[in-house]
Amino acid sequence: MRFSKQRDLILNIVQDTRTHPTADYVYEKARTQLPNVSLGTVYRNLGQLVDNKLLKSINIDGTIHYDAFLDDHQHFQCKTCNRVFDIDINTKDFVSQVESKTNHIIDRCQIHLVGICKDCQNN
Amino acid sequence: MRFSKQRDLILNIVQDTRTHPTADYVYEKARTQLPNVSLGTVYRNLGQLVDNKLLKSINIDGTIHYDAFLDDHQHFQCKTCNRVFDIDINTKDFVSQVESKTNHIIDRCQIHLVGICKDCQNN
DNA sequence: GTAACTGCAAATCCTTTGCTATGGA
DNA sequence: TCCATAGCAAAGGATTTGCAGTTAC
Repeated sequence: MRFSKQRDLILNIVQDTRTHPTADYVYEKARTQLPNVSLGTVYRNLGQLVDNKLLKSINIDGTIHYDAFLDDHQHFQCKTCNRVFDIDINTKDFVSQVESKTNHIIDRCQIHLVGICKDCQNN
Repeated sequence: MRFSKQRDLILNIVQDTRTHPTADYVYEKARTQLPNVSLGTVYRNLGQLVDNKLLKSINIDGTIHYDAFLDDHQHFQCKTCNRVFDIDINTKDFVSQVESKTNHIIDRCQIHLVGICKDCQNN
């Protein structure tokens, strides 16, 4: 991967955004600093950054969101405020349980929890 | 919901297809029996059937798949043959563990496992 | 110099919607 | 009769792609 200021900016934006931004969000943010950047470039670079394991992508309601937090973790989405929270919970036991029960080899475990967040319960 | 032969056929197709069909798959299958059925009708009916809890929908790589197996269960996708297997595993303990750790209320838990299935390991 | 990258626009894929006509209760 | 539903076609949103020009190495 060759350096480009566009890719550098895009990576920084995702790293600075804790709310799991979409390509479109990144595009709007990038435009404030690099007005001529194109949406195609944003998509291409996000894809490359995922391929090179500098970012992760998650699918929320059919739209791809990006995440710079690379440690193994899961997501909780609040159906009231729509925010997506990181859930730091160990899935190893769960995964090995499924592996021995099914005889499939599992190398990725994505858990998507939906409910009402702590904050929204109080409002 | 009023009866229609289109909806009846669409529901039957999903119930008879264990491989988590997409709208397009259902459409092609439906056309063999009802050549004039339209893709819009298929989408509308699948949506209604989900709303009325006669079907479930799952998102796999950004595309919606339908599932007539309504009991609580999870999915395993083989990255070699791309088939999606049902995984019958209890998530209650896992969910309550997350609830007490985070104080969020969880009412849906979707787990998507990816790996190599039993069959593909032998080939 | 050259291959990777850009911006732009058009294309593509999946899904939804507006419309008028039809058909089930 | 009346309203849900159908078929058709056009619109929609998200993402990808083709191309000609530009830039990092």
